[in-house]
Amino acid sequence: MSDTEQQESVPSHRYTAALAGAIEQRWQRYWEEHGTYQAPNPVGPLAGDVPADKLFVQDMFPYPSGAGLHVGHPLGFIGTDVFARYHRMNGRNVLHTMGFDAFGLPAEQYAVQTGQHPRKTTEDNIANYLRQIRRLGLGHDERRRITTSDPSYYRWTQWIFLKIFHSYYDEAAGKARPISDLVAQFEAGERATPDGRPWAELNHAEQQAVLNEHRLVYLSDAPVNWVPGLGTVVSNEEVTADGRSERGNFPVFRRNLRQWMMRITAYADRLIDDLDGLDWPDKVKAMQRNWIGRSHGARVRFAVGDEQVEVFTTRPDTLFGATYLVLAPEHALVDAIATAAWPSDVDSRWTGGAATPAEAVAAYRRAASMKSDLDRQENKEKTGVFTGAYATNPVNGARVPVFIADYVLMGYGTGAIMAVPGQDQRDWDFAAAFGLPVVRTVEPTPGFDGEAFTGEGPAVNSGFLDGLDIGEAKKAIIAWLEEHGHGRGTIQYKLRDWLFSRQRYWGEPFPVVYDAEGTAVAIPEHLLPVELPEVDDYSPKTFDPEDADTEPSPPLSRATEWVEVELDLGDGPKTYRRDTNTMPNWAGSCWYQLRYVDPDDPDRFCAPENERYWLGPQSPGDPGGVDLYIGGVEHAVLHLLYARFWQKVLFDLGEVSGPEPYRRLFNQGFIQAYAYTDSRGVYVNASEVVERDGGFFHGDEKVRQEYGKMGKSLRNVVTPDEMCATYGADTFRLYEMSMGPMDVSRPWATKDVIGAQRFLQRLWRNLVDEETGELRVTDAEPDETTLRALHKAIAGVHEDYANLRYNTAGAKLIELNNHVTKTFPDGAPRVVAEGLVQMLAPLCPHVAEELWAKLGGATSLAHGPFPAADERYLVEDSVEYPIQVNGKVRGRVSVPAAASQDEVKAAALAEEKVAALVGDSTPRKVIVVPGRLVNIVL
RNA sequence: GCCCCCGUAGCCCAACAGGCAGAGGCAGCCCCCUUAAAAGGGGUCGAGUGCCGGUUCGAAUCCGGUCGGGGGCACCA
Repeated sequence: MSDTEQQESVPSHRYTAALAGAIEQRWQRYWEEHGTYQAPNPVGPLAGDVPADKLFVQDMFPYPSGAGLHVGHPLGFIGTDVFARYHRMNGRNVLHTMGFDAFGLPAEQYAVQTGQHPRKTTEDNIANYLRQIRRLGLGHDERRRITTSDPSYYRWTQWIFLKIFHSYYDEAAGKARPISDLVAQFEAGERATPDGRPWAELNHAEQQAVLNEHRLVYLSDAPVNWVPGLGTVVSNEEVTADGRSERGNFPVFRRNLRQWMMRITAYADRLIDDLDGLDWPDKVKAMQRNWIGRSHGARVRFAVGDEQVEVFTTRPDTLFGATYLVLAPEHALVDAIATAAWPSDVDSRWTGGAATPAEAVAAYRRAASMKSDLDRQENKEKTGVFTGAYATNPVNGARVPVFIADYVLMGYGTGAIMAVPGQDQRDWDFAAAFGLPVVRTVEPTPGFDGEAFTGEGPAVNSGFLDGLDIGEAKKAIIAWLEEHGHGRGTIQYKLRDWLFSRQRYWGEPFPVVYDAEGTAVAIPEHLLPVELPEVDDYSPKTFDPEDADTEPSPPLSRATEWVEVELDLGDGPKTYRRDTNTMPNWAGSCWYQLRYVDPDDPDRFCAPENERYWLGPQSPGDPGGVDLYIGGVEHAVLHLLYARFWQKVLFDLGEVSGPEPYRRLFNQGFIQAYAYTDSRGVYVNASEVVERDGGFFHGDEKVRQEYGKMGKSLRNVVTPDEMCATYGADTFRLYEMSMGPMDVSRPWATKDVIGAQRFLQRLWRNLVDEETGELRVTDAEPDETTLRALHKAIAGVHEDYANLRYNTAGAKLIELNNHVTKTFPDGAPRVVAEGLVQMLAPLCPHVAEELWAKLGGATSLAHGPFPAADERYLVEDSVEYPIQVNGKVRGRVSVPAAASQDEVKAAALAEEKVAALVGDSTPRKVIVVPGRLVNIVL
């Protein structure tokens, strides 16, 4: 059979994939030519008439991957587009666009392999990405596309970096201020220098060193996460729970390296507290709270010989139960307090078999340093050694032994704990292994037969605390500690400062140079951007992933002509050395919503008028930010925390009008897919697998079904390109949106797409003659039932769109269309046809535009109209009540909607079947739920 | 180990605020169109809501327990 014959049998104006494709491309061209989705700004190059009612909808910044998109990627993009279109049709000024987070490892790695410049790779990938998303008919303002690797963009990333560099956190004011204010305080003597000398007596390098301790971005020599396998350092957020790099899954080692750090910890409280004002999923808020990890407690000093060991505890109320201390093996005081010899009666379990405490400590440290983080995690057996020293419990004078053990971490709190085995299971485990005493300081609940008791109860064995509950006891003991100078109440965070340098090529260069003394000097604003130099070799030096004893060697350090630079920074031309690190991938995405607002402003990252209009607080107490931000949950503590931090700094400095970047966040689900393996366990092409006889077959071979992410390695990728070619973009959009609620993950099923196609075909057929292409709507006045169906659909669809319930919106349209099919075989009444088309437009914009034009619409449907429901048709005149007898439906009765409860009751009891059941008995109870049902209890 | 979310027809999913378990789609079945077919048309079948118990006149919905799936954190004192 030839193609021609097949085509001949299909009516020439049927809504097929081919017709859909033609319509879609025509409208995409129209939109582009007419700038249909351009949203005007209050001021600047994009200025225009702006309605007060605006909406800023944003997708999470995509990285333009070389692999292109699969059907899972556009789920969120289509979701934002439908939302944007719905609101645009209802008269709001809608900002929706998409740019690219273009710096990053894949382009660089590809460059390393092929020698092709990452810029070229990135540009090619962006072109392909744009081709793919344009085919979907997303209503983006094309003028607002941005690319983070574009110097005109990263100029402002560098500018913001400098803003942060030139700021410090004023604890008293609770906000960032210019570092010049701090200098003024030092100069005026209002603030003492660390060593007490007057500010003017410090030389330049010394002054800068002091300021470095306050700057919101600063150079640090602290331990960082060094990944030899990647040749770069990474942030805490990029290290997985088992101590490996999120990217590449390489071992991560702690190394002291001089690196840029962002003082995000200064904002820990605000980052937690301000979550309350955000319309975000609770899950994401919980993850951020958890990551910041604020805990209230106390620091308590224990005397150990001539030294003082300070511990952090969240349970100061249990101080009377502290029966020993534990220091992290790396704790600075260990050597000072370790005694020369063991006490004569030392427990053999405490010595680790060593002859002296010093030897035991050295051996234990060696063993601990050889354990990877993974080992430490997998093996939770408590180990440790005694230091030979005893500490004095300040509250009761008790003499308690001091241990080192690796279950205490140097990086948290003070690196030392007071151990209370009675109330802490870890301490209990250690005490059990080492034969240490247990003193309960909280009365366990009756019947408690566990080990450590962590529940609520009155204090016992605790002197003046006895009888108090935990909260009261904490207050009392903290007051006592402060009064007697043994400690103080404090707040501890898990959050650490953000490591901000990477030893990579494809990222933003730091706008910083170093003078002859090695002091960092900011590049003046007018010299921005500091552009990436051309280099021969894009790769950082990578090493054996297991070799911790290696040094980073960034690619930029080899661009010697670029690194050495002569500049006049106010005191004559001098030679400086550039910083050879680049910023992490997150930098560009920390502020991109601001650039979407004003993509071309050459003088500023964003004009204040435009920022205030699109992102400013809308009412007192509103934090401001993007009105709807859709993306995956994987950025919960990375991008979303960093972006909030930058926003707050900019807010404090008066650069933006609100303290939060994203007012409302929504996590879309993921589309996953089935994959199939043959008997050898090798993946076979999923598209070639058929289901039959209760099994799955690839050809004749039976294969096993698996479920997972879509990807090349599982051979189960389905692309939007194939879907658009086979069904058209509108069908694909409709299918993705009707698979389920936006936030639910679900399996892809190509075979189901046909349902969406059939619906559009039927709707088309109701309006257009498939043979002639002529409109076949009628001017007949629709009957009452039809008007009710129409207005019920309108009311429901409004709510569904506004609440991102596109699956039910689609179902309501299908329902209405099915009604039209059944009731009007000769063509749809115009008023219903128009309503259907308008309501369909957010989901399927191309076919809606086409039908709207056929219906006589002179302009694009993008800006409306959208139908409004007429209340008259929403209220029923009569209601059918199901009548339950003892909870089971036994009959039905129709009564006027206005009927009183008594009338409904009477009608129900009079119903034939019900009356038969009730008989002569008197019902014990009759419940009438207005508009719902009647229940008769016998 | 701790915390969070989810279990409804063969499959994907609906069900306002406790009130008739079904809106929609896929698959299945029947019929129509067709020489034949379907990415055509019309119709139809199908679960008592993972399981146990409680509250209630009434529970998919609320409460307790349990099983299964997914996710986050994890020696953070």
